[in-house]
Amino acid sequence: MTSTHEKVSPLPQSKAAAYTRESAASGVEQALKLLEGRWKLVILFHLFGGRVLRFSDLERAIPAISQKMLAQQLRQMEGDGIVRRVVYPQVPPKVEYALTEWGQALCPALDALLAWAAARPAE
Amino acid sequence: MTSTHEKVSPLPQSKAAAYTRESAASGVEQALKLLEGRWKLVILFHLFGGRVLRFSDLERAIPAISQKMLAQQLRQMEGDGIVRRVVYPQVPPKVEYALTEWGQALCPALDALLAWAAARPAE
DNA sequence: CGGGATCCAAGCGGATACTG
DNA sequence: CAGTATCCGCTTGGATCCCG
Repeated sequence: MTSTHEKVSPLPQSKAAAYTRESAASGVEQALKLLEGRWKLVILFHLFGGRVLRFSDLERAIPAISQKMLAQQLRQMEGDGIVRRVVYPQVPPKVEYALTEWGQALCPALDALLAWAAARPAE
Repeated sequence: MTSTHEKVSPLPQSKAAAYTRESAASGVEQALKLLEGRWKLVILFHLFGGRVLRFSDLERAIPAISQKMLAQQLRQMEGDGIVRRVVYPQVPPKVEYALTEWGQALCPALDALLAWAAARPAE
């Protein structure tokens, strides 16, 4: 199954239904864990659209971030397969960052989240 | 605009483009903040499909959670307009939890996230 | 230029005990 | 039954300094 819109069973006597809920929850949890981190979304949005940026470009684009955080978040996203890192063996060093195809594929999902947030009723 | 799939400007000289990226990032960030918390997604998935559960039902459904955390996360989601809380003035007390319409509307967005996670290439 | 190493403060979440 | 109150450890993230 790929949908979370499962029919509600009036009496959830089915273990399969419970398993479905748990696995869906943990699946989304794993996805969100990849996006956790104070700066990942900001970085992500700067790289969307196929943009390729150097480390210093990102520093300039996100003035509030520290070098440590920028490096750390980029490393994690690289390890997670969201970001591709290209090192040019030259001096002074030059490193470029871009999204992988899978990273780009996050766009529709974040769009859906954005749409949901926009639909928030007034309180 | 509602889409994050904006065309990449070869030279991002447009301030509008930058503003778009920033606001989209912060929009999604705000959405994700509502879902942050160790147990919110688990609770959410137990309430999806229009299920109505009592406090003790949720405790039984999520054995690993503590009372403090269950109450806290439910309060936050109630305050955020995701969960509706109904108190029956009787003794012993009875409190039921269900998703608001807006809470239910999270389903497609989480589906998209789930689909994205499932599309992760093998490493 | 593009980091790594270290130290430190704040906040999140867990365990336990108590209550209307 | 459905919480609240308190304490406490661990993780996250910021500041600073150093390096190839």
